[in-house]
Amino acid sequence: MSSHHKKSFLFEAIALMGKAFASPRRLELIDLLAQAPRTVDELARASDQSTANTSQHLQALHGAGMVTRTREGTSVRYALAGDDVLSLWLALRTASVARLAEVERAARDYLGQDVEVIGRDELITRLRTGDVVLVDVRPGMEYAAGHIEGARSIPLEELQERLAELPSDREVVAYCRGPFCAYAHEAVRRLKATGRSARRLEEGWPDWRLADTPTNHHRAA
Amino acid sequence: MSSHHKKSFLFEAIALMGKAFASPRRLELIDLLAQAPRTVDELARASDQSTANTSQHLQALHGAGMVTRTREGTSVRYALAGDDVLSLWLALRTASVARLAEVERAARDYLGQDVEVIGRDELITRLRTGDVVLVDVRPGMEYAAGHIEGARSIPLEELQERLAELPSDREVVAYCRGPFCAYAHEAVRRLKATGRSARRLEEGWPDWRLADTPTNHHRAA
DNA sequence: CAATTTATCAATTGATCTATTGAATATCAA
DNA sequence: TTGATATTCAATAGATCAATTGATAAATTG
Repeated sequence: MSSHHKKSFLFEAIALMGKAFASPRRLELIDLLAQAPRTVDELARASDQSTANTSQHLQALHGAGMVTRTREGTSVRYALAGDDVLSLWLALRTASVARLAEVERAARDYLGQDVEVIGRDELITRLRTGDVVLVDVRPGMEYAAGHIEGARSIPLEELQERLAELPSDREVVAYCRGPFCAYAHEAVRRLKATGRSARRLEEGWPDWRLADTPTNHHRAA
Repeated sequence: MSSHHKKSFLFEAIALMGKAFASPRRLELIDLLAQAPRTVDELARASDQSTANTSQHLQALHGAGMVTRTREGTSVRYALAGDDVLSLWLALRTASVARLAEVERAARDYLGQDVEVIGRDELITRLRTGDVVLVDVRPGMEYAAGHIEGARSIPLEELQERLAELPSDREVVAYCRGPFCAYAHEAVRRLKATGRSARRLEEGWPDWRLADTPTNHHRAA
């Protein structure tokens, strides 16, 4: 076989994984799995599509090596295959928002009016001085699967009734899934409406965790 | 419009870029552009496909914001849009080889028998002590577009006739486009056939350059 | 201006992908 | 074993995509 033919096979093989990113539905599933492993049913409900369709997309992702699958009794739990896959998804997210105006527009439209942000470095120093309260506003199950050290879990849904838990003399920092997740935006808006000082963390949990890993991301194991 | 509807738009927008990675031909073009900007004609010849087809794929990539386009007289030169795009491509390459057995197999098949490698850190120290000769075996035009500091250019095609330029008492390190590039493998094999000591650098030029940039890759500007 | 080179466009064909539907399968509990 | 739940399979129709061909357009050269 010719050398060029062999090279074609190589790119065809890589494209197997590339194809996985070609469908919005699959991207949404990846985004959910980046927070925590889930069953087909949970994913179907969270992404608002039929179970059959969800299952098919998950199988496509599995065929592309992007997710693992384990049976748990009557259900099947899917998870991202590794940090290299997570890193790839974050890279796509970053590049797309930087290069495609329609992504930026769609994000602004979905997230609503932007709120003040705080960066990673500032948060770390402010946490050390005990200056801020860090709140994870994702669903409790995602918090349970992993969260920023020192954060407390107050899912957005429970924020109103649990306001008393938050001291009113310290600034509140809310975070959620990532830059395209509306929970933290909404949380900050609600907190400010109660007269509190609040900002949202610029990055989400997966970003935070990866940044803690010192290896180069596109080379992560 | 419903919130979920807006979120769908967001993922659809991101998938615009995702789709760009769904075609082997486009991946090959991206891989070439990762080395140096090129004209449509150059890309068509290098990737062994018709000009019309190449042009169409390049337009798809341009529509996905992944490449820039500048007219130069009678020809049009395309280039990767930025380091975030490069980083994304490298992340896909890495994840696919780690997660898809067929990629690994295709790579082994294309590259032939593996040769001894040297890592980044060891090369840096050996370069400082003047212990090795670093050779860039890519086509001269790619070397001209950017190369590792201290490397000399000897395109693989000219290696045989220019053997005399390489001292036989020092180890030779060859590098090329990246882990899937056959030039360095072949160069090392030929050098060893002449009785020299030779290894190939584990990474290619784009990897090396990005690693020099201290920012997190999935966040690069 | 005519000829040449380079790139893009338009239209076609065949192939692949997506979502839907309804049926089939696996696991568990009664 | 039966029923209930969760997931996957199979078949289909509609949509999108890829490669080819031949024609067109833009910039340069003589």
